[in-house]
Amino acid sequence: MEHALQKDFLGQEAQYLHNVSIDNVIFGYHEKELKVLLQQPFSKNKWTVTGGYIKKTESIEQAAARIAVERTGLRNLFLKQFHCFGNPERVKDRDFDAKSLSKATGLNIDPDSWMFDYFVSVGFYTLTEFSRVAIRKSEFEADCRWWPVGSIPPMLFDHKLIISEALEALRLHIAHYPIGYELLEEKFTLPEIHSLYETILSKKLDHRNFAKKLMATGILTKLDETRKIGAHRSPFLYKFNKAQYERGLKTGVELAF
Amino acid sequence: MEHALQKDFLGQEAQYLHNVSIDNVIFGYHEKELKVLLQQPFSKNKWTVTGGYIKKTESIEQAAARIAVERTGLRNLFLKQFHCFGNPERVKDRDFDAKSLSKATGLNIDPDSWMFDYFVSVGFYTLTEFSRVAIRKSEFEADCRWWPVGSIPPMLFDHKLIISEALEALRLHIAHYPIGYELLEEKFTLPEIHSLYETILSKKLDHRNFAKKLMATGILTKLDETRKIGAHRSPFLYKFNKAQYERGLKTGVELAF
DNA sequence: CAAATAGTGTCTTTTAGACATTATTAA
DNA sequence: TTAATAATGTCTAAAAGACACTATTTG
Repeated sequence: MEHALQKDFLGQEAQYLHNVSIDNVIFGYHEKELKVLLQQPFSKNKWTVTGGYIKKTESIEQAAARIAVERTGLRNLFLKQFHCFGNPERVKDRDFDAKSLSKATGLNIDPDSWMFDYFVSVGFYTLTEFSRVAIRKSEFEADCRWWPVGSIPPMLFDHKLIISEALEALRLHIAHYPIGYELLEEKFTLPEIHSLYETILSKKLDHRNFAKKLMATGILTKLDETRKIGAHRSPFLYKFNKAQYERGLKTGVELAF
Repeated sequence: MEHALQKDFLGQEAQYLHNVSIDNVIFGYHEKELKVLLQQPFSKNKWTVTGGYIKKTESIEQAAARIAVERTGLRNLFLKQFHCFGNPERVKDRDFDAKSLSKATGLNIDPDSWMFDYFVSVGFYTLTEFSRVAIRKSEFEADCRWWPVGSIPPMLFDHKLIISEALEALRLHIAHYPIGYELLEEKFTLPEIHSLYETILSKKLDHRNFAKKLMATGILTKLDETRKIGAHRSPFLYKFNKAQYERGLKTGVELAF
């Protein structure tokens, strides 16, 4: 998050680590769409993923969680570290220089500012049901909103790469670990979780084989209730068997689709 | 590498990034044993993995490669980033304080030195055939040598955790990508590569099924030569089909054992 | 010719994948 | 009664895994 002129950082560099930052790719799922939360630095025409700096008193995981709370208001999000980005060129961008930043913010920004240093960024991704999120735009941003992963706007620095690596990591993760706890209601139907997997993997999955495999893992419990949908038949509701789910997160669950 | 008092760092902090370091777990394979290269900071009774700092002009991958060359003399090692470690407690250690460091090095080390800062460390691992390695001990180390992964000595900071996570990452990696190019001679026998896999995975593999699976990937080419071993039958030699091997590294090769 | 190791093939079980029909409900 | 969707089972092909014997070489 080498771009943001966050109020809580300016003038308070001392409490943060230097040369290291967090970039947190926040994925939101809603109605069969996978989106990513992006922010637009003040008066810029490029976008960035959400990010921030690490306080000297917190771990990188805590920093990532704090940043996610600051942006979305959601606590206890599933956070996964996926890659570390570090090379001197990554924060160089035609649309990021002292002159235009000074103009945009009204602050007098030194070309030798820490902001133009080379930052090693630890990439995390987060999953959430995006309708739960109350977006909190900081005053130093022009905008903050969800973008479909299939149509990402022009990105600052290497943030396009960060998103695509996050997505790749997520798709790899989904093949080895259970997913969905953060993305679905407490109770959900088989067609709902089926759509979730299809959306994230961006491919069609045979619904019969999908149900068979998923049920075989033991992470789902079928309930006696059905969902009353407007038309036609009411599908059964399921919920996650939390104990099995947690075990799956630890030991892995093979779900190659 | 938050511990080493390397000559090329002291007094030259300006050319390095702050608060970020590289820890490079160097695995060596030789005669059915997997070892890890550890160094012992000057007059300490604890060990560390090899590590170092990142120059402002280089990427983290370049830094990791440079550090590996400095330690082993080997260029073009296979380097894999596997995890990032960052929390304020990780570099606190009873055996690491200004007083004992000053005494050990003969330098006057300030308790407020950068050395005691919280460093976020990017973990890499490296593979090599350890008999090729010319260990280069720096003058600030008491010792530098290979340790079997099964019996690691007392480690400084969180380096025991770093090694075990590196090993876990390696074992995960081996199930999805070809391995061995850096660990075997150019020409090798089936029993040799079989032992390599058994050693890394730390379990017995049926040799018939192993050969079947490995040959099915197409990464091996059988040669017309045999190895003349002292007694009994001479096994055929194989080499890697580099093109297939490289493709396997990119696209993945399923080798679940 | 005996001992040690290399090399290979078959059978069984399990898993993955393709595929079609029936049941339910609301309009 | 029709249209829309949910639910379920079978068959086939492929892959994984268990397992045993023969061939070669050297002393």
